[in-house]
Amino acid sequence: MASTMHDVAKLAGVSIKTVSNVINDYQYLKPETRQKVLDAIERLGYRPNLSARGLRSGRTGVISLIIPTITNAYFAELADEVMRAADAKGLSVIIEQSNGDRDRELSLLTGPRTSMIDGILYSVLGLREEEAHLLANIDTPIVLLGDRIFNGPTDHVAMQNSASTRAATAYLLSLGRKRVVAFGAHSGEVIGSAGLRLDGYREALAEARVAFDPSLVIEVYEWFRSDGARAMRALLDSGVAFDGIVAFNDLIGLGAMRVMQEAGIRIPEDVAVVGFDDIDETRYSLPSLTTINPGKDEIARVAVQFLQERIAQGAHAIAPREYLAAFSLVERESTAVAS
Amino acid sequence: MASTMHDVAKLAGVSIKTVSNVINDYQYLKPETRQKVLDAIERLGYRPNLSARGLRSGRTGVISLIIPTITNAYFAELADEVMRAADAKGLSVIIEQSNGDRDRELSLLTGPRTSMIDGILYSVLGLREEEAHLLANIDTPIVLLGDRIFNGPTDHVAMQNSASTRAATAYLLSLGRKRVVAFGAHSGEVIGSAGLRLDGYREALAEARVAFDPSLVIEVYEWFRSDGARAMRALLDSGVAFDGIVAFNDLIGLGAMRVMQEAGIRIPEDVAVVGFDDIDETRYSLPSLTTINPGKDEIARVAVQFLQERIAQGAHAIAPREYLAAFSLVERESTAVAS
DNA sequence: AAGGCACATTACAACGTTGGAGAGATTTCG
DNA sequence: CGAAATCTCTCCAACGTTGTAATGTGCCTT
Repeated sequence: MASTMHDVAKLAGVSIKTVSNVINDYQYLKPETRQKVLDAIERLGYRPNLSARGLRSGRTGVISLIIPTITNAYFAELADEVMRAADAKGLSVIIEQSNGDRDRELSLLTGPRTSMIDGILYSVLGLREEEAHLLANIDTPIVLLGDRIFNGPTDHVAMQNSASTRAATAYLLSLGRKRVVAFGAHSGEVIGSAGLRLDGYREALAEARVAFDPSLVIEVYEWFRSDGARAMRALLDSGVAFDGIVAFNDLIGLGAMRVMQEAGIRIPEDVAVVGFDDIDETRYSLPSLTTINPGKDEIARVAVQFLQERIAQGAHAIAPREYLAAFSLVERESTAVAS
Repeated sequence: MASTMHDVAKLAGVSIKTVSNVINDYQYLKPETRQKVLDAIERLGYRPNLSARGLRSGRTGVISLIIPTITNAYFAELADEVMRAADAKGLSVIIEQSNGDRDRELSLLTGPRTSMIDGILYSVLGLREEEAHLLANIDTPIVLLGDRIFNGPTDHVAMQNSASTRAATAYLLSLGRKRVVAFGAHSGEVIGSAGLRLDGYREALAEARVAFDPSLVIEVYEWFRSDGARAMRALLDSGVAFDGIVAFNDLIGLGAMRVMQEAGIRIPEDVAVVGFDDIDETRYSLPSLTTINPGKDEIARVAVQFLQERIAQGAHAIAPREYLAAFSLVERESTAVAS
């Protein structure tokens, strides 16, 4: 069926190893020989068998990306950036959905499929920080993403959760908002996106000498639209007054906006809203949503780069690195100053 | 490093082939032997090397999914369904983004990476129907998705574009709407999502004996939110009157809604809107968007099933099949009858 | 008691590639 | 001008698995 190196070698009149050398850009090759081989490859439509290469060399050119779910726009956009960055380096990406389930995450990190994978970009959700040592025993190169595990046994690329949420909060305060809601907290969480973002919120308050009011911290456990909508309904029912919202992701912010608008609350006049993630949709919601751009593209680029270095040098050959991407506040209508 | 079958065989005191037999559920095995091997596997943490298996058996357990872009919610949700369906059958999925570029699609179908893939789910966008014969020469099993190529040389799983758009249009007419816009046409396109949906629109008009008005057919070439917004701005500027919209996908429908609302048009009172795709977001937009659920889950399930059969029996061993998934109209606020 | 059959396991080769080592050929340079 | 260095290519083995075929067992039949 498909032609092999043997066929190419025979047609070009060289040894099979020379064909291999041409393909792998070995430096000592007569241009003439190289051309003969190239012609034969072209003529036969030869394509290397990656399984064989993988078996022999131990490299498959495939990395996997473990994320909670691709249907969340943030992760879809992250996956997009990762695939672009990987493609630029000739790597393929297998996406694995974990649903944030700890056991599933672990089995994806160690399961049979890892044998056809050079490395893993692991967006941590289920695994706890105190379990991070489990990663030290895995001999597949791993780069961690997300906000659950810092200073683990391998590279970690993340966004600046505290600093950016602090900037978002400070921005609302600077607009004269007095009662800003932290929308999306997970009670008791210290680390993790929710915990870190809440830190940033509190820092901004402290800096502005605004008293912290626990009734303005709203729990939203899952971060989908419907969860934001539900939490906002409860908040409105509770009668707590507020004039600004820092939503810990765009989706719950959008869900909350929707409920507020149904209740006749004007945005931004009555309540100004800032989201987090800068997903595409925030540009087209009504009103468009001011949000934090956390630097997905940079995260993807750096993570793939780190992973590639780790693949080249060995899973544990490089001391763990921490990298925080640059963020920016994208101002849109949901916080527009009245004109 | 990682243990191999040899290690397992040695520990269990059997031949390497017996280990292989255990793993592949060979029928003639003493329960006792099987258990010994299983114990050894457990103890060594043995995991089969998929590259070696792929090389020897010709199967890797990986399929690829070619889609235009994962950042489009429809494709993200489709990919999600495909990964679930594949996972249930022990298959991994490599996602490849084509951006709808014909040449890139072709190179993904034939490139080197196909050697590590058992089959391809190909969501056609760039390739033209008259080029479908090109697929006949590819020896990787392929199942086609989408609305560009019908009756091609291999299986095709699609949604009922005409019938469902016809139902959506008929529904708006049944609500008493007189001037329904077909929003998202591609002029000159006969086949393809836009062409087929326009057919359905015209059929519904004919059936209801409503005259076709070309000024109500609006071109929207790309189908992202911003394109819908732009097209709606142009439509409003043109002064053409309308009281209903059948948007050819949800995103342009949402973009259009947003522009209408800015212009003070009430939905559904002034204009009723139906979308297409039933992406998650339509549940949470303001107003929530009535839409066509095209049966993504069924499409994914059937497509994976077809592909698996084709992998088992040979790329061209099965006569091409056409499968159309069931659709449904999901009624939400954007067409709610005033109460 | 010998042949037949189902069961249980094994030996060996092969999948297509690359790493390592080395054999010729050619060039460089003291 | 000869030895060393550089270049070009080839041979062989090995990666870890599975397909094929063969070799044993034991039990049932006649």
